[in-house]
Amino acid sequence: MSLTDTSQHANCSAMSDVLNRIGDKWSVMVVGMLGRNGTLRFNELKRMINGVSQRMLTLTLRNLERDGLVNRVIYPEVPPRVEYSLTELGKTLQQPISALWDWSAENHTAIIDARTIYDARENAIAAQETRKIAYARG
Amino acid sequence: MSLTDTSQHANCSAMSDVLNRIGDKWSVMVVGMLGRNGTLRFNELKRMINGVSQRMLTLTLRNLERDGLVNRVIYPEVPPRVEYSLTELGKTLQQPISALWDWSAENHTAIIDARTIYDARENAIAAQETRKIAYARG
DNA sequence: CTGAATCCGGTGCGATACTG
DNA sequence: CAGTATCGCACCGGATTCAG
Repeated sequence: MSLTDTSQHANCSAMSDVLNRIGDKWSVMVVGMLGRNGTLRFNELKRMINGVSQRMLTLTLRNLERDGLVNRVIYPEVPPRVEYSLTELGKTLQQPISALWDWSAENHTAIIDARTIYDARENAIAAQETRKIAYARG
Repeated sequence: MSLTDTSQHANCSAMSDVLNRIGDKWSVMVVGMLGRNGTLRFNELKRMINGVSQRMLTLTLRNLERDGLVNRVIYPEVPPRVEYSLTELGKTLQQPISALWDWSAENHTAIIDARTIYDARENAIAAQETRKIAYARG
């Protein structure tokens, strides 16, 4: 399979595989944060990423490390200190992530609006159906 | 909140919200497919996207339609025909998605390799621990 | 401070069958 | 062809506790 072959139904398996990791929202967050700030400690990340639990942050970081996207450096001090940063591979991912990030920021409100309109129409249809049923019952 | 403020810990809520939709791997797949092929029918999408179940494709398409990213056109024929395509908003998303797609294709093997190395090292450490325990037991 | 381990409720998602 | 409905379970993810 050519590396540049992204035409047609392309490398679905590759996409699936990669998206299972980087499509996860915490992973995107972590890469985004590390990309902006360079090097961060565990609790710095936890404070920055709103709503992430300790467990999820740990798991996310492990998986990113396993995939070669994040460096994990342990300093044998007391109290312990662990610093995370992007690997070279991770840095290349930061470009696409950043694009996605910016798109989200720009189009967030548009999506909210679309949802509102869609839901309103759905409700209108539902109400109409209810009326039909009431009519059929006489 | 400024729409262009993506600095620091930025719009986490917006990111969470948007990523819950477009960070989903099936959504990425669908947008990617529709972006490349323009207009597709339900079963065309299903055939192209490897591994997606009927249920998931339906839900994904509904959500994308609700978020204003995908058009859904029903032709009152028999047998029924439903065609999906990207909205203008959806087309703007295709850029970032495409970047992610290309990155996946380029770096898929690197990730696989990283995993292999990581797992090998993990196994080595686990084996070492086992030996230590056996030694401690005398 | 940085984790690992355990418990456990909610639900995402696949499989299957049915409808228009 | 293009869905909807239902069931069942695996797994995600939060809360809590313990460890180095």
